[in-house]
Amino acid sequence: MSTTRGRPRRNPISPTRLGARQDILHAAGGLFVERGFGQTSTRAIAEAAGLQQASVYHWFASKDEILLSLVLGTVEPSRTVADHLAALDEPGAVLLWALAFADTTLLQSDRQNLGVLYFEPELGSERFRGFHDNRNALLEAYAAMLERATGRPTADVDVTMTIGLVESVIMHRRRTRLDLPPETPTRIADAVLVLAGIPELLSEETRRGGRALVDPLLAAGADRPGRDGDDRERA
Amino acid sequence: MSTTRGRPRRNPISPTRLGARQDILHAAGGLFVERGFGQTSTRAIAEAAGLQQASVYHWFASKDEILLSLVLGTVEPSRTVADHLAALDEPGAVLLWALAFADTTLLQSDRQNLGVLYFEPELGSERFRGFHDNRNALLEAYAAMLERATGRPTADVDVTMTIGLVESVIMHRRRTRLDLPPETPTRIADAVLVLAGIPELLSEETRRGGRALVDPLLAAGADRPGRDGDDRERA
DNA sequence: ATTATCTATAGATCTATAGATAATGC
DNA sequence: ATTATCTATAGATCTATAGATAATGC
Repeated sequence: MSTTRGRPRRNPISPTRLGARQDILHAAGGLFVERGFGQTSTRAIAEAAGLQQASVYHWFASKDEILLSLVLGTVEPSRTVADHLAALDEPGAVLLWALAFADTTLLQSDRQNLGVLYFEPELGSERFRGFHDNRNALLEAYAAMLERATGRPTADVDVTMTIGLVESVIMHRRRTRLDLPPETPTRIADAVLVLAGIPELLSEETRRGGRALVDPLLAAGADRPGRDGDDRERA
Repeated sequence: MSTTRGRPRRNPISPTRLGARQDILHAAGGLFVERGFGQTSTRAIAEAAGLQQASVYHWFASKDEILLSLVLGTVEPSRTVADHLAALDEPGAVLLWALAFADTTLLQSDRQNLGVLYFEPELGSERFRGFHDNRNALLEAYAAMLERATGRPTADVDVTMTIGLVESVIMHRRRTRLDLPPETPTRIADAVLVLAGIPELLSEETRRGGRALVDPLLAAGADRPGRDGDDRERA
């Protein structure tokens, strides 16, 4: 598995040691989060990735495609967890707690805080449909689980507040540049049930049940090679 | 009061009918919200404002200064309300409810949803200190009122969740491009008390008390000429 | 005289493509 | 032969400034 095909780099160090594609994703992730997509040039990305500017285009057809890859890599794990949970025949409150817990954990454990990219206005464009399909599916999963948990129809504002709670960890990280304590996902998931108007369903048993459902899923995701700027590698 | 000084515009229509400075702020606000700061050119701003590109620089020294003016105009009213409330000798729960209600109302009633600009990464720079001072004061007001309301020390995550709830209306508007119903500020303020762990202090009386405190402040702000892209006009 | 606009442009980008080059794999 | 990089550059921006111009105000 001699990994050196093609012309060598001028500076042969791959910052991630995972190849050029990951170097680019990692570099772009950091810069997009710090400065924003529109203020980050492909030259800056290339420099941080240890390449020449033009070499970026060997791996991505456009700057947009880099952003798409990053946001897909961030939303897909959440969506996968949501789909898994939705298929289970468990109490709604446990599923809702589990989803909020898992989602918060994913957002909190991402080294680069890529969740902020969800708010890049560029994502509004039709080119990012792939992202939006996933994101909408996730939002609908929250709505569905709120209904299963409460037994009542869910208003827009309920879903919005729930998402607002979960994603508040993104904003906290952006604001303070500090991590929240490790019990945060539990705190947030608890808050989601309280806010849904079902505090009586919040118990150690609910928490244990929720963790039992998602811990395996989170562990499975955590050791995939690509976490933190993930993407399927080329053959 | 003939208002035409200086060389006339090629197309003499002022979109806002409030003069060039407001035209620019309004145009930039819309574009920054839709496309993001980094993806909006001064040419696009000028065009939407009914001016030539260079004329923008008669009113603002830089593109940054336009953004600063917009975010200041959005955060300052919230901060003003917070300062007013903090000085009052009322029950903490009433003050907290009132602040959340007022803040949500301001965010919801801004035609352009300028709250999304809070999340522009460009704001991280030192040049935007004026904005951050206001924003930090607002965050600290939330922390202080949470403590007054609960009588307990407030953790980071409590403030973060509270802000997350209030600002979820920004994200909702960005996502759906629809307004939430008019009772939303009440729903959010209620949720803030529930989340603070003091549902027993949430009552019609608390709500009436809170509204009595902030309705005059909100009304005072609402008829200042500059709302929605506000700024002190030149002499 | 002062003001608000305009036209023109310098100088610095920035994205993406063309085509050369330096490796490995067969 | 294939791959991954490089160098060079076209063409399209973009921000900000210089300086002319067309109004009003005094």
